[in-house]
Amino acid sequence: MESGAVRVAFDSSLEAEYSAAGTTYSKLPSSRYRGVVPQPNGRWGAQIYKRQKRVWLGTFVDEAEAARAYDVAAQRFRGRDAVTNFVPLSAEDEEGALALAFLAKHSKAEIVDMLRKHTFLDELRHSKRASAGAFGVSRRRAQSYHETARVMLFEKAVTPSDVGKLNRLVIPKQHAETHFQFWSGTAEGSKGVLLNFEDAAGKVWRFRYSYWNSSQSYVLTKGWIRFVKEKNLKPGDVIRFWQSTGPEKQLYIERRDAESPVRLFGVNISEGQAG
DNA sequence: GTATGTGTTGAT
DNA sequence: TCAACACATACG
Repeated sequence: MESGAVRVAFDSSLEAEYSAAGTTYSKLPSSRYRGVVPQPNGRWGAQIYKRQKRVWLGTFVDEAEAARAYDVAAQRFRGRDAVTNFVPLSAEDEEGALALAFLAKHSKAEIVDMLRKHTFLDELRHSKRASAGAFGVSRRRAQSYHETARVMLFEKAVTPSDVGKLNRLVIPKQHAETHFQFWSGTAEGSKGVLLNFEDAAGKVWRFRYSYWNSSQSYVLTKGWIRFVKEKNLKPGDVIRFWQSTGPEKQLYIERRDAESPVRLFGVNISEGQAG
C-alpha cells in the first residue's frame, strides 16, 4: 500500500494547492472508510448521521483513526446492527464486553465529546483498570491486546517438523535478524532468552528464543509444543507475529484465520499501515 | 493565517 | 443515511 512518506508528500501537495490561492479548490481524495471525509488540509474528519442531522466526531491525522472513531460512535448510536469499518465489538470476549459496557454507561454526547477530544481510548483504559480491580482480573491482561496498537512483524507457514515432536519452531533467519534483532544478541552464543507472546485470547505464552549453532538457525523452543497442541497446529498453518508499537514492545502470536480481522481499537494491521 | 466543522445538495 | 463540495467561522 502507500508508505507514510508517500502519503505525507501527497497531502502536502494538496495542502499547497489549497492554501496557495485561498479560494482555489481541487478535488479531495475520498476515504475508503465509512463516516470519514477528507479535510482540505489533508486530515480526515469523522461524522455520523442521526435523525437527518450530522454529528461531527472530530478531525484526525490518520484516516483509519477517523474510521475507528466512526465505529465507536456507530456502535454507541446504533447498537448491535451498526455497520462498522472494522470488526465490531463483541460481548463474547471480555475485552469487547468491557468496551460495550463502557459505551452503554456514557451518553451519546459524552462519547462524541471523547472522540472529538481524542480521549476515548484513555477513558476506556481507565474504566478498564477500575473494573479489572472489581472483578479480580489481572491488570496486565485487561490492558493488552484490543486497544494496543500493533504491527505485524512476519508470518510463517509452519512445517511438519515445526509442529512435530521436536518442540521447536524455526524462525526464518531473515525474519529473526530483522524483527528479533533486539534479542538476537542474547540468543546467539548463549542459552537464549525467554520471550512472552500474547495470543488473540490474551493468553500469554512463554517460549525460549535461541540460536542453534549446529543448524545455524534461530528457534523457539521450550514451551512451543504446548502452543502447537492447544492451537492444534497442522503443517501449512500460518502463524503471525506481531509487536505493539508502544514502548513496551509486547510480542504477539496468533494463527492466521480465514480473515484476520482488523481490531477495532488496534491500529490497522492487515492493510499494511505499519510505520 | 490555518484548521475545523457547517450549510447544502445530490446520490444511494 | 451518506459523502462531496463550498465556505463561514473558530481558533491560536
